[in-house]
Amino acid sequence: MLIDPDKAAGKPAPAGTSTLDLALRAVEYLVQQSRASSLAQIAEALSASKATIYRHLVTLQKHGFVRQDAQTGRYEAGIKLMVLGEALRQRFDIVSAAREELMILRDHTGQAVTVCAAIDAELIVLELIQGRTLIEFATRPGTRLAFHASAHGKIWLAFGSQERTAAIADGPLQAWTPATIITKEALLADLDRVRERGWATAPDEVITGVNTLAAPVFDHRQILVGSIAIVGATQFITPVPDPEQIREVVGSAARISRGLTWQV
Amino acid sequence: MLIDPDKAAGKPAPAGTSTLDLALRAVEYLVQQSRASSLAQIAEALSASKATIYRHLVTLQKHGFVRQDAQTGRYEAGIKLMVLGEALRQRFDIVSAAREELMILRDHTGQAVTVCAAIDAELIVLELIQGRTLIEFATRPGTRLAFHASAHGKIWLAFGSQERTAAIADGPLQAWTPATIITKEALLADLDRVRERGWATAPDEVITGVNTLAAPVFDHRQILVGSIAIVGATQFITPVPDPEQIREVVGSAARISRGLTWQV
DNA sequence: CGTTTCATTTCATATAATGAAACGTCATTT
DNA sequence: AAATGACGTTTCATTATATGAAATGAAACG
Repeated sequence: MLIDPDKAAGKPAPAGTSTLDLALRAVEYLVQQSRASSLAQIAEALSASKATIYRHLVTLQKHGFVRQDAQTGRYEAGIKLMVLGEALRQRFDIVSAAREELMILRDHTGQAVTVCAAIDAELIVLELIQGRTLIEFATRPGTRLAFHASAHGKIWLAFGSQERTAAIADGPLQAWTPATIITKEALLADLDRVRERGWATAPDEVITGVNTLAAPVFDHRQILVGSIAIVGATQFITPVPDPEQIREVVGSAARISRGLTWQV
Repeated sequence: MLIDPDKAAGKPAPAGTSTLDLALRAVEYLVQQSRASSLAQIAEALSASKATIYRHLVTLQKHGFVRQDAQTGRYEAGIKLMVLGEALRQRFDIVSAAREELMILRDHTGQAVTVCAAIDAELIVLELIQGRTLIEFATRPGTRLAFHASAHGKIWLAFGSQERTAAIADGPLQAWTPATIITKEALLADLDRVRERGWATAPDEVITGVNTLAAPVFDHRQILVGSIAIVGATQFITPVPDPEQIREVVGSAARISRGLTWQV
């Protein structure tokens, strides 16, 4: 009997399905492309045969994950992904529970307001209430943020699960700007300050000239379920923010937390 | 030899891959659920064996389309769908080309502004600039609209492909409110008015008390590529809108069209 | 401490995915 | 107008690989 080359090389057995794996890679490939791709192109990129990819695309198209241009016959990502993404976003309790309060926060501060939640190892923007400025600094729903280089992230590291904080602090910390915190010591020291104060900032740490002021939202069990923040030019949200701004953000977060206590 | 029941029934051969089909149905099932589902639940809903679904979930999870709750072991939709949805949205030229102009439109009218595009048989919201009101009527990016019962939709029926218009007009027209247009004759007559005027409204047709005023955006070939609209309470956008509002919306659409002429 | 409930793994079987090559269609070229 | 090339689509024999029943292991429950 021959020795399985995969097992011999120490690789664990696949355990999943390779057919599905290939199809999912096709979807991801199409989303990355900025224009529609030809069948041959996709097949070559994934090193699979045209026939195989073709059949997968037919099924993906049937479900709306992929669409084919009627004119050129080329393939591109389907809008089902957008629809499913929005459906998923709506499932987060905090989104509906917080909207009214966030509108008020936007009106009081004039700045854009964002809501984030961490799922496993990802920190994702769930909601954006646009500010009054013409230029938009804030990140849109569906965007992923870095834990160590965003005010939202620091809230989750300071008040979220310790395992996550330990994992992030130990891992490599990428520098987005010269101001990004990249050493474990500096990060942990900053988190201590965040815990003390109850709010976090990240001046110039993700984009130079932009600052964010974030505060935690807890549920009835005092478990962190979301973070809210105002986002704007450093000119409006200074590195040491106006006490009034801090009062507004922390106050809104506390009121949303209280709102989450009711609906269990 | 037995006769294949599918072929005997006149059904065309599958042509696609049934494995992938099952996996995609699993994703859609999980998105629909409001809570995390157990493996057995999913398997039963899709009438497949637990083992099969399990392997698919493993692969889907590897790609982030699905996530497993560490505590309960149950499965739910993964945030990859949100991330892919946002990536897809950004691909539409009109989104980046129009933002600044839309901000100005919002400031001039005080109402929420939305952008839509039709892809095949679907009309989808691409962008939302929130108005100044606390209560939000406008639809979010990723939402699908009805062609016959929305101002955006009427723009696409009036200025888009004739095939689509014919197909929609012939099909059944669902009534969302008592004011929704549900007869072919009334719809076609309304579209004539839209073509004449260059703008469309849909007072009380999708939600009672809400009105939308939409205008078309064309590219350098005079092909419809998007529609923009202001959305608000009927109190602010009356069934026969203020001439000033019409001027603003139609003017913004024209300027965005001109902007799309440059970048070819 | 037994019982239930669940996710996960095993394994033999045959279903269903696979790739090479042929086909049909359209657009461009000579 | 015929020839070429590019591309999506279909065919078909082969076997890789997805499949389901049942076993396993691990929690949660009473």
